[in-house]
Amino acid sequence: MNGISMIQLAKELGLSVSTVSKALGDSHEISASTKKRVLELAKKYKYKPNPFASNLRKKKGKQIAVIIPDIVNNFFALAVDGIESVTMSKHYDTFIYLTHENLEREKAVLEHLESGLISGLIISVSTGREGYAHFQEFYEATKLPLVFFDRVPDLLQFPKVITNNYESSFDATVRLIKAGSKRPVLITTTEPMFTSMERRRGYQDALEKHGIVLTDEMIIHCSDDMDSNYTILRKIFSQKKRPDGIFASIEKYAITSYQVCKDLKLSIPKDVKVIGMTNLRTAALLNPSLSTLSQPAFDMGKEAAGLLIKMIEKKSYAAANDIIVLPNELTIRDSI
Amino acid sequence: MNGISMIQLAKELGLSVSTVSKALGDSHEISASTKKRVLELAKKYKYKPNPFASNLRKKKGKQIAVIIPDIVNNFFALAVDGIESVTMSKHYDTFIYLTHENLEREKAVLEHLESGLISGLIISVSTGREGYAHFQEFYEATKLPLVFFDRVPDLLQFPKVITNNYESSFDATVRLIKAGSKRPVLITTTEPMFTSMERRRGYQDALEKHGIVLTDEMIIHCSDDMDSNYTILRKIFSQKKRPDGIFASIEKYAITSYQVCKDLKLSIPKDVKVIGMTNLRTAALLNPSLSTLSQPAFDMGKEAAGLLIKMIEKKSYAAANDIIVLPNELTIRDSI
DNA sequence: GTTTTTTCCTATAACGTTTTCGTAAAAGCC
DNA sequence: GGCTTTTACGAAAACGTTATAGGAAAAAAC
Repeated sequence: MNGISMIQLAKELGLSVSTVSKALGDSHEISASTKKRVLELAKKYKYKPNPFASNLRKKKGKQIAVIIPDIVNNFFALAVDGIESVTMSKHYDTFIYLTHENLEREKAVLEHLESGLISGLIISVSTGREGYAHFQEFYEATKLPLVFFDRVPDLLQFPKVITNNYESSFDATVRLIKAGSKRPVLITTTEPMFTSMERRRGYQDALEKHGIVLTDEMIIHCSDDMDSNYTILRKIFSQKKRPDGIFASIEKYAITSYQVCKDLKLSIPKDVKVIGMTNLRTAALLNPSLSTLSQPAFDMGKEAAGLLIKMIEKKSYAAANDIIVLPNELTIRDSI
Repeated sequence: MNGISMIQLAKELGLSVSTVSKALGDSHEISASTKKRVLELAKKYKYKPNPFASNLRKKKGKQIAVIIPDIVNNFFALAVDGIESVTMSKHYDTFIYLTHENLEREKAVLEHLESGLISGLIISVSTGREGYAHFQEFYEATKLPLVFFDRVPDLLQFPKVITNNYESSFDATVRLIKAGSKRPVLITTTEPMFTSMERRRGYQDALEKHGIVLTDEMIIHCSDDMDSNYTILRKIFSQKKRPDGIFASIEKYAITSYQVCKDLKLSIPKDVKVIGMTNLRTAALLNPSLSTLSQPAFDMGKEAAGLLIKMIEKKSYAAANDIIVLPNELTIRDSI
């Protein structure tokens, strides 16, 4: 705003604007001596190219956006940290948009971004499998590269960064069973997301392999509303024939599970064994320490951002169905 | 990018570009009927103004930046949530930059933003009191509004959103003493930040008021490195004459304190009473549940963003020394 | 019926870059 | 020395807006 422009640089140097522009861009058309003169004056005046002018002319910029459901969640916070570590080093600017699991908000953000403000997009979707059209539309309208991570639209052909949800959920469930749980339940979302489906498959197959019959009540659906989740879980665990194991497939469900057990005076792991899918730093400090299946959140963000920037810069044409799979990590503590 | 431009709209409508621009801007110079025609066609083609062109011409845009030390920290995550809730509703875009407590990185971001990419800035500083010059320089160079929150540069005249650190730290310390701690220590940062100084003052005055003599060892300095913090604390609590109370003035220090006590088999609250300054959602689920002094993080973000946007839109010229003080909340649980 | 005002629109010049094209001068070639 | 090629720069257009100034037609005022 207050800064100096190329025009003023050119004037002071007795050069044309185009020469200055090329010099700053290190073009081969400009002699070494002129480049030096230009660079020096630019430095002296702390010249910074106006990004709007530059983006307008080049029809693209070094800005990307991240759309996630929630930042107050260690997983997404870590993912953003990973993303930012890459964008920072590649000199990109990162917009952040939070959908709070709200499909309308997600749509609104996407529509807003059709203006061309950004050159690429990283998303973790906020809803179930029915709501994917807006991503496709965004892509058709803008042809911008977009990368999904964790919560990905399985039905669409886009680059994705995910984890081995099926295998690791299978393993986690097996550990619950081996620890003595006869009837472990799965706590999952109402929204049919890809990640949840995969985790559920892993859970189911583990039960089946160990000869445990899956009944409807064993899959507990929770929402984004902590209070109603508490009510649901409390009711279930107040029953006489209550579950003796929990695989909480979402961070906040693990917390609520603990709360319910605490309030109902159910002993973990004696009465109920718990494994939570979470990246909580305090997992080891909970009472008792929580066994976790944690996601490589930071690395997922890093991979996603790396992939996106590669696509933007067309250094490598990432295949539309490029899928990076990272492993989850199972940490057994005192809760099973 | 792929979208339609004003020029094409104008052509199809048989109008001039300026007319279309004014119609879209709801100018009084344009008749209602023309406005209607323009709006309709714009809607039909999903016209979105090119933000670069618009920003370039207007010399400002609807983008702001948030610079914070760390997103993997409930406090800052909540603050960003609060900020985003405002920017979203006011149709601003929010850049995010993480400094990881690194002064050089903070300076680099600020310098980068001097390009004029944004119209305003929200910051929580990453360092001590000696490193404030770059903020002043940024302001001189850009004259952009900036708002600080929580970790504010007390020596500079800028709008700030803070909490009653002194009073609430005083209260927290008093609670520790009343709970029976004869020699409560303060765990604080090595960096002399404003917030820490205030908390320390509160701690000191509480001791003094209760006739407890403050010695140097009672103020424990920790850094951003979890491992070295662990070592420091473990050493102190292994001593024979170890402290019997902790006021952890930073979230991560509370966690490390718990870890150390657990590993040293010190009972909380019998051997050591703890109050942590934190926004951890899991505080109540820790072993034992942690008494916390928590900050109104979300609201701080909201206030900061509200203030910033007001300044940007000049609806009210926020005074340079506008300071909003929100109260911290003390929640006593089983750790004291 | 003339003048003044209002209404509604257009032409044009910005905003600060990048890029394409053109062209002198210098260098290379025989 | 005449020719081509290369080097190093400049002029001008373009990117898609917004703001300023101006002007024709319609309405209002006398």
